[in-house]
Amino acid sequence: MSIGHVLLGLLSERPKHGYELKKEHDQRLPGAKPLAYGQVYATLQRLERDGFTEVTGTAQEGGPERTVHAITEAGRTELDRWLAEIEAPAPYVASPLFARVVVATLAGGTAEEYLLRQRAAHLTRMRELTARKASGSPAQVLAADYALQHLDADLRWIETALERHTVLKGETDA
Amino acid sequence: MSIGHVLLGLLSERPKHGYELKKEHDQRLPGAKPLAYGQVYATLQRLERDGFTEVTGTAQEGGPERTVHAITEAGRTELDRWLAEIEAPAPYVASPLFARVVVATLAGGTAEEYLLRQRAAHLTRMRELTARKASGSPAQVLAADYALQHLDADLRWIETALERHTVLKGETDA
DNA sequence: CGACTATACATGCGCTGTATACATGGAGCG
DNA sequence: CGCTCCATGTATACAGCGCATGTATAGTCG
Repeated sequence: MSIGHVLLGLLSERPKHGYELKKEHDQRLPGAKPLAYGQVYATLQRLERDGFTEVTGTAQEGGPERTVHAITEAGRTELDRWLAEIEAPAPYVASPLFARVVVATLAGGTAEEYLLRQRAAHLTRMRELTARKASGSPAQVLAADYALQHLDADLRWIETALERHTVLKGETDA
Repeated sequence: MSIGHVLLGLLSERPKHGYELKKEHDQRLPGAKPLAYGQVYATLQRLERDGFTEVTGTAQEGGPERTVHAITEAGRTELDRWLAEIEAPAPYVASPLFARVVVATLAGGTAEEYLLRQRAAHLTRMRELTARKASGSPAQVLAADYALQHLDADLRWIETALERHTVLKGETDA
């Protein structure tokens, strides 16, 4: 329920309506995938259903009607609980790269060619992100750093996989 | 449709039934989250609906009835298309760590404490994975490498975030 | 009328949990 | 020894929830 928790966090400042939450989410988490409106309202419904938020009324000041949502006591408790948690560090290895290498090896053995193409795309993207870092807000720089570190991790893994993929291929045949 | 493509890859060897696909998936992608049976059959239905697989009959040899699925010509085409693709390298920065830091900063400013706890958990998990590497199959070693590289990327980012989180906090207030 | 603000709804996929059905093998018992 | 019974393994189906996308609707402002 990660999206719900982010919305709870935004609501912990003050009551807000759905449209505002989407805008703030995209602003506070620059670089993240923009929230779709449909998702915001669906998530707000769930939060209300679970008692974490409540509708405190509708406001209409020079525009369409706005449904104002506020965090409840239970919501604050849930938010604190979530913040006290940590992410389970890679409990499973869900890697799209690894999956594609395995499937490519199964289906025809072109994993090496795939890895080389992927590496080139990664390098291009890293140059883009590095350029963007120079002209971003602190939050944008932090977000770009996160992406860059993980793209670099992919690159290191790709190098390893290129060295070992013949071994993996042998494994698949067995 | 990533799961569907993996199933197509497994079916490209020979026709198989659902139960077998689940077992092979978990074996070929060690460390990955085991596929739930319900997901396998639901995905097979979608593949059949889209013309990528077809039911080639039922077999019953000393056990319950088995529905055998085979890849079609369209399925092979789709599989080749997917294998010719590359992953979009981090088009968005969807980071649970970053989201939690931002929300923590919003809700009370305990991001630093969170980052320290997360770092400790990461280090523990990396020791586990490193130990597991010593006694694994080549595929398991590759999977563990992937996780280790990305946990290390998280660690580097955590260090950066710890240095800069006061800056981010100022940003949030503005 | 077009652009922006604001919400609602339908749909599809991922994922979990549960129910069902059949077969095999072993424990316990007369 | 032969029988029931039950646990286990094999195999599928279905209900339900959350995430995500796309589309429709409706009001307001310039």
